[in-house]
Amino acid sequence: MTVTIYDVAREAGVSMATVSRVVNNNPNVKPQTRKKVYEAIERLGYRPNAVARGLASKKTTTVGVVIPDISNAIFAEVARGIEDIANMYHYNIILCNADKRKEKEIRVINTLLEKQVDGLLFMGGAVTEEHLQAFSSSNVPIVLCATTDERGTMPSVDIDHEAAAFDAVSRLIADGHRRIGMISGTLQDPANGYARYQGYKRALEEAGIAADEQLVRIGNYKYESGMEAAQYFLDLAERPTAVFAATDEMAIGAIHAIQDAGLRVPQDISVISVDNIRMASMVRPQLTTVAQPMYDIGAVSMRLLTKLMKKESVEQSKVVLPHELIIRQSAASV
Amino acid sequence: MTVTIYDVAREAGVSMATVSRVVNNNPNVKPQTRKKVYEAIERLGYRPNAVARGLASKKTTTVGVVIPDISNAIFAEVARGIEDIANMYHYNIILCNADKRKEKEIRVINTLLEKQVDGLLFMGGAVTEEHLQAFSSSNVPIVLCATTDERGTMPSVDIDHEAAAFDAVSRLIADGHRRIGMISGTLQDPANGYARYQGYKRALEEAGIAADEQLVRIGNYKYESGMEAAQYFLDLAERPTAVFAATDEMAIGAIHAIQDAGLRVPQDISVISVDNIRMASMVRPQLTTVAQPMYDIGAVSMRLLTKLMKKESVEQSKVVLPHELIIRQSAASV
DNA sequence: CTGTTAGCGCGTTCAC
DNA sequence: GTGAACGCGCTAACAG
Repeated sequence: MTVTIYDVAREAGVSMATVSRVVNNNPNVKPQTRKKVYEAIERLGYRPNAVARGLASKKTTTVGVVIPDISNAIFAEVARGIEDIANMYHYNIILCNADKRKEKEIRVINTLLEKQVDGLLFMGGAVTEEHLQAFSSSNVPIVLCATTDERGTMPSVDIDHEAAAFDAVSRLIADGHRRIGMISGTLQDPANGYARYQGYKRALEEAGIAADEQLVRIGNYKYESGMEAAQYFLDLAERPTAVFAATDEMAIGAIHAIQDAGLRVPQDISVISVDNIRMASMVRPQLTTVAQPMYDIGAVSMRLLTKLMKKESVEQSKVVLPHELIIRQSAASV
Repeated sequence: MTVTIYDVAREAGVSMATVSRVVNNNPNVKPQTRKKVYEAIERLGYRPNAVARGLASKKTTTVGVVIPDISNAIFAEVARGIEDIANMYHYNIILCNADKRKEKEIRVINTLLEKQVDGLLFMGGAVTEEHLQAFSSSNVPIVLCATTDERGTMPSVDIDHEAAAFDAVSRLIADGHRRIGMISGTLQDPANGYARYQGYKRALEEAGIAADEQLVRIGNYKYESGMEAAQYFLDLAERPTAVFAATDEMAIGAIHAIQDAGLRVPQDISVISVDNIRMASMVRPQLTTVAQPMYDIGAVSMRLLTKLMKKESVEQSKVVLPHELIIRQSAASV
């Protein structure tokens, strides 16, 4: 049924080694015989078997990608960056959703390793000892993507979430706000949760504003939780004049809850956040936010991984990409 | 370096065949020796090599997914449905973006086939003869996902785009609108473009409304192109009282262009569309749209593919999932 | 420049 | 219930 390299060899009157050479673009083949082989391949409709090749060469030209949730706009954008660069270097990607759940993450890491991926891109929640153990059970290169490891021992690419949050809140403060609420993610989440919360606190602190635990609400990153948190702020005796949301989606929820309550953004309450998802410029008022370069995070981490896979030297194995405050319409001076 | 099934066999004092049996849950092995093997596996940290297994068994438990663009909210949602079901049946997916470009589609189909995927899910633009030829060059099952093939010869799952568009426009007509503009996708795109345009035309026709070529604009599915089209309608001597956009994203662009021009939606102009992306309920006014079950399209197509891969009989190889008009706030009676 | 020969790690008959 | 042996399709020395 299936035509193998052996069939081609017979058809072309050469050895299978020669066929292998032309298929792999090995220059050591006379143009004439190369032509014969190509013709035989064409005639027989030969298609190389990448699995057999992988077994023999110990390389699969595929990399594993564990991602929290591909239906989330942010990760989808990162994934696109990954795939574009992977494609450029002739790698394919096996994509696994793990929802930031540890057990699922460990499980997919192991099946990816069983599949003999040449490298692994890990996008997840916290990196625990169990993760490290799973990682070290093989010696394929691994890079953390949009994920931070407090130990600082693994290659990674991400933004500085603490600084991004700091910049957002500092902008609010520069605009005269003193009473600033925060809609945070769970503090168990190192990057989008904990780090951004720390940035908020530091900005207040450096401005000499006392922290008020009443002004921070924990959401789940969803639009609805942004609405709920805003509603809570609105019901406060002394409501904040500005709100910093850890993510755009919660910020947009907050804006709509504020508008639905008959108030205006930014005239009555300013809203600012971090992410810059596409939707940020598709709402009214358009969202002022700190942009993180999602596509680039994916692209750069995949590029770094290719270098690691080729055992090229890398100058910098922990890369922190720049973020940038995008001033639009949702925040104004008090 | 790497520990193989052979090492485990030696460690456990059995043959590699026995190890293979326990790893593959073959019942023909004494519980006692099974236990010995498990212990040896644990001690050595053995991890089965899926590539070798794939070569020997001719099954890789991975399926190929060609998708237009994973960073597009609609396809990302479909992809999540695919991956969830794949995961449930212990398949992994290799994800390839092809941007609905024929050459790229053909190319990734071939590399996926080289990788010996057990099945293929194709999400693309038009299915041409070349696609069919690439498909038939192997005998792995293939199902079209969110993609229609006019020939009706391949398994597929999708909604009825023509009917979805018809329903949306009919709603506008029932509300008393007679002058209805359409923001269409390119007519080269069979599903989101051509079929939805046909639905629009049929709805007008059945209502006895004469078609007016001035009222249809071709966009590129992006927010900005929705804005541009709406701007064009606004500048018309006799502007439409309602606009049907082929996709939500263009509809949202249209709404904002209308609002930016100082008009109100739906009081001055109604807007309706097809898709129901998450953003549809995150804009003000919330978008009235015909929902297509994106997650389910992915899930059902993957489920169908698993049946095909297991050579189970399928009652229905062309499935058309239901769509549903979601009435929110962007359309009202004239 | 080309052919021969070993494996790559595992599933799978067959015997026993 | 278990083992021996072959082969999956290809790459990679090593000769020549």
